[in-house]
Amino acid sequence: MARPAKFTSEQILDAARDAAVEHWRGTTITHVAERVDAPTGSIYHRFPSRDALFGSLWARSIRRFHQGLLLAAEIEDPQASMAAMARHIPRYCRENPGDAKAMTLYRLSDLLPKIPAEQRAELATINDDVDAELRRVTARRYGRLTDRRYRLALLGTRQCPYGLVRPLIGGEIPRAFDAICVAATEGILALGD
Amino acid sequence: MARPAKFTSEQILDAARDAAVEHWRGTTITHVAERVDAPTGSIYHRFPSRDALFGSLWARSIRRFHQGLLLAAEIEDPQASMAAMARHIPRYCRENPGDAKAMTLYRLSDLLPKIPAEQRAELATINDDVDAELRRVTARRYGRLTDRRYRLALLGTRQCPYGLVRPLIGGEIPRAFDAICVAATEGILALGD
DNA sequence: TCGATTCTGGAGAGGACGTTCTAGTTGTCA
DNA sequence: TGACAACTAGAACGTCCTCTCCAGAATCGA
Repeated sequence: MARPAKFTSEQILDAARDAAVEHWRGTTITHVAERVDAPTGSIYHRFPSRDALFGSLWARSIRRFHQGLLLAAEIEDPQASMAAMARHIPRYCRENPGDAKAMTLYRLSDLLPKIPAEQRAELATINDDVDAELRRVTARRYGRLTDRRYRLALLGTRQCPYGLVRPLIGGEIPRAFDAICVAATEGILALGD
Repeated sequence: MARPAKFTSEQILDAARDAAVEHWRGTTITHVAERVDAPTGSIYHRFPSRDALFGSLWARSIRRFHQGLLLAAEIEDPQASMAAMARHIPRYCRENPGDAKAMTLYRLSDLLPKIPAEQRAELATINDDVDAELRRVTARRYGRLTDRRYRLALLGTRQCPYGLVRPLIGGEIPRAFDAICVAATEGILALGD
């Protein structure tokens, strides 16, 4: 075709992630451009807008995060499966501080209206697979799936561990958090019995 | 002395709080000024900078929030006292959505370097009273106070319920969250036995 | 009533940031 | 080798926001 890219999308996303660790929501296109040693125009050659760039970064981080959740969902015993989901959250944030920080940049509902339509279609369903798996595991754990039980499972296995870990994201997350997350999760899940 | 104030500090803080519900961290001085129907210059007459204004708002919200925690700390039975602390969090956020939203504007560590020195001295000790009370209740609950137990108590009675409620702040918080917070808290606190 | 003092009102300087535009560069294919 | 496509480079534009400045208005004590 033509001239090969000097800056790939992945490189730019990596730079955006690293810049976000430092500047978080205050990260500018200039910050990102400096990290890849490019002018801002080159960033705009690949991403139509700032929101599209950071939206892509957010989506990539969420997808990477979901991988561990899907693995945990494969565990036979539903109780152990849910504990593994809870534990995955502090672990992922400990091992991938940059991606974890990127997850905190947006909430899905705030992001959707800001991004181009094509990206929106992709992001609107980003939680579907993990949600379906969680429903399946929840049904197995309680015998019968109800809406209340599903909401408890969602709060217990995701919201609660995430809320515990969130203020530490980007920095060090003590090992003790793994057990603490599981304990909180099980306290919540017991309400569904 | 002289001409009385048309816009009091409290009025301006209320306006800032209401504007923050709508615009959150994107709230500008203009947003605040529009709500009190004043020019931006009048805001700067009372607050030396944007950070000083929102820092004051944040501190006011935190202090209001702490009142309920201090009340809960007065309960005799330490187990019941800690459950009351946990429950206070969804309740406060439900009954004071604006102040709760204002609490999410900063983290103390991010705010301190931004504000004028006088304000900094005041804010640096803002958690001291609730921390002391929590230490006291923790000692009673476990018989002996250790650092690990205090950290568990902090996570259980504050961080965890706050993390659960946080994404809902500003909107409606279902009553069910009160019991869910308590269940998660007790799961965490049991680790210290 | 007169000054002193405290505040309001509003315009605008100064700066940062997202985005655009165009010229130039580098590689590919015929 | 020449035309074309994809990409880089970076200056520049428009917008928005914080903060400043100063003229004028309102109140109080003497």
